[in-house]
Amino acid sequence: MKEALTSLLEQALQSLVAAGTLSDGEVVSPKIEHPKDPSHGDFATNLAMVLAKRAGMPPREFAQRLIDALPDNSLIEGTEIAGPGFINFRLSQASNTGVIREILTQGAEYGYQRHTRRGKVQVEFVSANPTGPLHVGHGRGAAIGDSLSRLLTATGWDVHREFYYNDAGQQISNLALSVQARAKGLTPENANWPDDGYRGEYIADLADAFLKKEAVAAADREVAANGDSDDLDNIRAFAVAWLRREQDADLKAFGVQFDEYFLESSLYDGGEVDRVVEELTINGHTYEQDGALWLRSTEFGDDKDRVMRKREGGYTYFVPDVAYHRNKWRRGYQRVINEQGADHHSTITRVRAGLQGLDAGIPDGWPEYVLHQMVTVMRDGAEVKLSKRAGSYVTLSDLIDWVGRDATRFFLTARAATSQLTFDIDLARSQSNENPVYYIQYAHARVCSVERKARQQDPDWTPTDGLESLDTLIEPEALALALTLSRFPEVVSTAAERLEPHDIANYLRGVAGEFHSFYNAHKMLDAEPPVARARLALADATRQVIANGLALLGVSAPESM
RNA sequence: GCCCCUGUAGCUCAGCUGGAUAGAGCGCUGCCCUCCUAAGGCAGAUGUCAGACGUUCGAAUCGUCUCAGGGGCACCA
Repeated sequence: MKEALTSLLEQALQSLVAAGTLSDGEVVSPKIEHPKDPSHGDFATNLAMVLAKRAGMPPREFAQRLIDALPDNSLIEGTEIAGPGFINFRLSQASNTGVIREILTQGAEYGYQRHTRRGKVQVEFVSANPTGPLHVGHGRGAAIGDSLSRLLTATGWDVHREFYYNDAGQQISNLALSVQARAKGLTPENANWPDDGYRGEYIADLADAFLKKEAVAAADREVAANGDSDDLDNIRAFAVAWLRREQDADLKAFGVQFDEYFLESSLYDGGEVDRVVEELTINGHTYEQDGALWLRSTEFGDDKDRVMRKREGGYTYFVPDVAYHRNKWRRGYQRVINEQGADHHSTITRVRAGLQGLDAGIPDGWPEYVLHQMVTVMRDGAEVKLSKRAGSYVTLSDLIDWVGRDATRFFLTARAATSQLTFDIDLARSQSNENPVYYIQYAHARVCSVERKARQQDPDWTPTDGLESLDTLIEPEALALALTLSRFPEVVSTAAERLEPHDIANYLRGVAGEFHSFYNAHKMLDAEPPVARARLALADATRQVIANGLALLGVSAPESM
């Protein structure tokens, strides 16, 4: 619809050029917007105000010339000039309700563009180290990353979802030592508890399972415990597998899946880390100082150079990160999107600097990052501190238990990643009936309920029956709803471009609101048969859009509630 | 000290690649079920869009500065 209007305006501009009102170089491409106020029509453009100065006449006068130059068409029923020079368009009834046919025809594909082939994109998200259960922050990353992946898939990208973790570093050693201490009967209060040991309750569970010689299977590994509390290697391997299994269970409960689990250790094993250091050195981007090897990252916009190899010999953490991303590049991803917590912000410059230093033709702004701000958890009116070591700890699975998967996902994706998020557990629990997600789901369930009734009355009824009588949809509520439904494809592509899934949540709340208004104002089943069928078609189109939208958020669309 | 994010209704947040009287949910006030799910609708109250200056025909939106909150600036990961 927007495209059609744009094209009409372009034709109008061309004829003004032909008439000498404008010169060729002065033409700009028209911008169409959706007015907030319905009295301003269905669509509006500020084109006249933008071009008035160049055309040498007042905006309102130029607007009139533009309207006069519009080709004949069946889309627009009325135009008006308003305010300082806006041109408002009102759609004809037929072009407005035509979207219903489109939606019913395309069904589960409406709003998506899976057919366009945009290329390969890798989305890395969650990437939690296996040192504890997933917490609320991981949950936000999981919800946003998964939703991004769904959006990109829906808009034609070939998406690869990846989870990266370190299975062999210092943190894992601390984990193993903590479990070993537990297995030997120590508790975190004990003086001999490891210095940087983990203190959560799960360490005790883990130690029990180890002593019972349990075998665990995670998505990417299987390990059997031998129960020997002196065998640190076995403890380490078992602990990693046990926690990975826990994380898998949480992710599954959250509806999140990955195509690949990538191990940091594989970069060392395959020599990729060493090779990256070697190449950076050959390319002249490193220097030795104070016994350490430095990357001259200031050449690439960093505010200071960074140590790559410590005096003691080990690499700093960003070196394998560079190797990992070079690995991604070699796998052929033109686009890589990393969804991480904002506390990883400092890595962006370093990783990109390292990649630039490889002189491998990697673009400047590659990879892309989506960083989410902190989640503050409120319980009993007070902030719950997230500390693995202290063990007071809101896990993702706690949250799912308390407020449900759909509400958790919705809450965590419905706000912009750049905004800090306050998750008030008491509020989410005590008022779970009034969660916005239910408002949207209820609209979906309501349509399903009406459709069940319609089938009871007439077993042969199908939603497309109403396409014959769409011209009977004349109520303001029906036309407003149809217009909103027609915006869905645009909302999806914009959300995908901006990498902002919360646009979908906001849009769906609007759709649900307009449907509820329509539902309360007009009976569907009791109307005259052609009218009833048309309204049912509109309702079914609404159901489809809500279902397609919720699918992008990983939230279910129930048929009854 | 430097960098990033944020500051909009009592609360939680949209709107931010500039547009016409600033929105939603919760909460608050009053209505609407002999009727397809009232987990709903309708009507109403609520704002120094943190502040100042600037750019513009037009600024919550862009720029500079100030203030406030959060995060980051390791030879930790």
